[in-house]
Amino acid sequence: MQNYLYLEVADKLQDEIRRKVYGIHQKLPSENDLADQYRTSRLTIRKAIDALEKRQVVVKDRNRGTYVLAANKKISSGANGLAGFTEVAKKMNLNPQTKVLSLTEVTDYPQVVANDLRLNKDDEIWKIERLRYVNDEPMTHEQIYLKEQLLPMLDEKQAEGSLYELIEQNISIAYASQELEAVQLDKKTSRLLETKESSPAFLAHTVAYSVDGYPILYDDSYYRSDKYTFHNILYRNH
Amino acid sequence: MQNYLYLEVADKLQDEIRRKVYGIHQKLPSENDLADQYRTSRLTIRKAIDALEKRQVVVKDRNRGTYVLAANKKISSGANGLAGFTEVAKKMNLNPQTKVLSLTEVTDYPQVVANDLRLNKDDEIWKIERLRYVNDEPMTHEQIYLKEQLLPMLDEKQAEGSLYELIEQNISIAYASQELEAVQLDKKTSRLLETKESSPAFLAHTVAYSVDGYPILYDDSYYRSDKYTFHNILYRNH
DNA sequence: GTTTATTTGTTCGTATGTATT
DNA sequence: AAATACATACGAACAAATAAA
Repeated sequence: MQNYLYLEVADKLQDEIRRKVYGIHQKLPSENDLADQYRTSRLTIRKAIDALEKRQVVVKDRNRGTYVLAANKKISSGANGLAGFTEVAKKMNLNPQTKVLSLTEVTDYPQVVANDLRLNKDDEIWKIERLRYVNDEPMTHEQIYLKEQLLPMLDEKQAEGSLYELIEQNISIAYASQELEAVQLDKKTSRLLETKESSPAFLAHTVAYSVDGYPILYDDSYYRSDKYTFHNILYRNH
Repeated sequence: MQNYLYLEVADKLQDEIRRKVYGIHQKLPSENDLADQYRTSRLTIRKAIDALEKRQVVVKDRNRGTYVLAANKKISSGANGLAGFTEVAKKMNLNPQTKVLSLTEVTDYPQVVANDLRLNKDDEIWKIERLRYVNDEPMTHEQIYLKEQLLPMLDEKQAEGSLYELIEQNISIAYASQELEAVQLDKKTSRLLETKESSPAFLAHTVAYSVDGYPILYDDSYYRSDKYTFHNILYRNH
């Protein structure tokens, strides 16, 4: 990560947007004007604006101009991409904590897990059960499955921290595929999350992959619906 | 929409990926090699690969190469972006239907709606209540609020079709901000969706905007959780 | 362990295309 | 009809990081 010109320009533009130099209902200056202003090439301006588009700060309207996004920017999941629970919580200025409920080595696991992690018979895997707290309130219950060979020495102390960071000392995680369900909490989980029985929750099935397509981690997480929402920006066409 | 070179290359590459010419665990040819193969410039190849990245077909690994995405590509919401219910259903080869439960002109509406649509006192707006069916099963209950001036002549017949298409005859929709909750269905809604009372569901709050940031439409939709899931691909860093 | 080659990333310049106002 | 503004496309060069010799 460095001092690339287009990122510098993108950051400056984003700051000007934050400071309301450019408002919502009015166009940004044209690419040529911005190129003159910042004394750089038009291509660099385009790359900067592309970056802001990815960050969901602006939208482009072909042949017309670039506008600031109107949507209210709450910090919640989705927009943050594949970020650990800890990272998201810190961005929100909250105090995240983790309790490891169990850490066991198993050979019996649900068929879905075997499929998604492409396990062979008798593959030994870690099964990790954790509770995640924010400001001392339980927020998420995680059930994680992980090939043992990826973290042979895992202990409970380590399992309290960021598993992603631990794993990435050996192999880097490129992306994850996530499927979201709405469910009612069962007796056990609602007790753990300190909610009424059968209160509504999200169930997120997540499988994380390395860049060359090998599955690394399987995660079933329950999120308390009263504490957590998923936010998304959807685009028309293009 | 035309015959742009980079899109042509992107389509060809995507087809080769579909035909397993390039597998998951192996890199695509380098940008220079592809430029030679397709007799074009390297920048055009880069634009093509960028397009495939947006379509969530490949991932890039800096200074190493480009890989095919491993995640199982189900057709469900999220990846499809801001597409109407009808469009998504058709992609899945399903038979979508719509029943308009009510279409009324109101001046009393929830405060959230007034806020999000930036309504002035006494603004008249349409309140539209619809049920969406797939293969004769109820799937979604929609509660839509819409400034009357945007569609002064709206009648029940029209309200059965795609509201987005209707609206876009006057003003084009650029994006929408969506917030997802997990809830239990109340008595009335569960009866309409033909589920047991208090069964789990998604509640999606959506506000659609024009490019220049004017709110156009407010939508509260309930999705049966047993018929619908949300799918997403999350990326690490960058 | 060091050097070299490979591969993606950035940045300039320039020209033309296309849709809108 | 002309000016504006975003989009495509080529060429060229260097930077940065990784992988291979």
